Amino acid sequence: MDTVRPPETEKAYPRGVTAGARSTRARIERAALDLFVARGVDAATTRDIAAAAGVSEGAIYRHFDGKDELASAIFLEIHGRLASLVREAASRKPDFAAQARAIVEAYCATADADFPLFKFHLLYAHRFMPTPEGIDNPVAAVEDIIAGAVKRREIPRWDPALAAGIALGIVLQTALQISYGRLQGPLSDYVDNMVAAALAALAVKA
Amino acid sequence: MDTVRPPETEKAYPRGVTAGARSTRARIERAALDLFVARGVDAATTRDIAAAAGVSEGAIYRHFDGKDELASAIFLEIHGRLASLVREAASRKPDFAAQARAIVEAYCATADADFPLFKFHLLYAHRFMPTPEGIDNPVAAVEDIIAGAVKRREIPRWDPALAAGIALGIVLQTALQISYGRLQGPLSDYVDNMVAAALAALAVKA
DNA sequence: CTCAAGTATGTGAGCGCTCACTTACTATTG
DNA sequence: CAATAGTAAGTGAGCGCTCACATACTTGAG
Repeated sequence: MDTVRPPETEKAYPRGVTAGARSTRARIERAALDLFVARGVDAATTRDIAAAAGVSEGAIYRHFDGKDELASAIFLEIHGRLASLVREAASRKPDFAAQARAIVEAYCATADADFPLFKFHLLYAHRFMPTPEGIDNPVAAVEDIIAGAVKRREIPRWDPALAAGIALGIVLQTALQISYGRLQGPLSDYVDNMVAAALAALAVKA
Repeated sequence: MDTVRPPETEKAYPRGVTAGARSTRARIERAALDLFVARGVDAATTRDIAAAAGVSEGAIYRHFDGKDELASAIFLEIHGRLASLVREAASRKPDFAAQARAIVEAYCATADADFPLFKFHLLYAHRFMPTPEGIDNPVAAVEDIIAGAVKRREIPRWDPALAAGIALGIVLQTALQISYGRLQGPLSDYVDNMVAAALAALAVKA
């Protein structure tokens, strides 16, 4: 299980006409994700996950090498997806301001489309660091976009790692505020404010 | 064990002139903290913690109700300390710009003075949310400072929860960049840039 | 002072239990 | 038939935590 599988939200029609329609693997992933977010990765037991997915415990091991690999598979899928989303959004825009907006919009749309998944990525990222080689990284992607903008003289001479921290921090901490219930969702409601804040923050350099 | 104890870095001179000098409780807290950060809270066993602290496992239970309460005690101490640090730094300055600088400086100094402790707070905060009533909260403190600045018309009409997310995000994600090794520490090196970024970000509102 | 009683602190073998994971088996599909 | 997917019933390693006991320090009566 080395490759990162596609999301598998609704595999064509592999199951019989019967029942739940989503593949067992997808149901296990979803049940695990929900429990990981609700109780924490370690507190969510394989028994709980199997029960929530409506399968036996052994079925988990048909599809994943173990609980760690299950958690890792969920994490790496969204991790890689966010990274390519950043690069693709940026590649379609001519200047940094437009890139920033496109990236934030895409990020927020992804977060809102599956907030538990995004929250899992947000809260447990450190558990899966460093990520295996060959898996792209959203932070590295943002650093690359910023390095490009610096090179084109669109923004001052930031250290890309510092500027990426500032820009990402604006979006991610806002997402955290939502997940803690201090701010009302969806995250997309704050796109304009976050983009303006990030552009203003990166326009000046001490 | 309901009250939050002071840091107890170096209790007067309660132990004999001999040996380690720091109290057993402090040694347990430090060993636990280091293991929590290195391996994760759940992966750090009480046996490991006792061994690292140079005491028996039973000693942990003389000082804490259990592993959860030990982790919680460590978290709540730094959590409350950061909150009062924010309020105190702000209370000594006349305007928002000066408050922002004082807060960021104090936050960074605290982080650099004990980075493992700060990292623990950063990475595991969600595990201890919501915090018990009566414990102050650094996010709430920042929200209060921002609400004051809005009221005094020093910055535009931000939602304090949104503005606090943006301002804190700038600092905390930079700290994360350091803890992931993408940026070199100490955090205090970036005070000027972070303050400038935060002030610029909050000066405009979409 | 001495010494017994009391208290606070530390020890470590081991207990009960939960957990991730395994195994032996069955059902379904092409 | 073989291959795949799923089930039910384990299994043993290791976990947090306890408890009978040891030790060090404090107190205060004689």
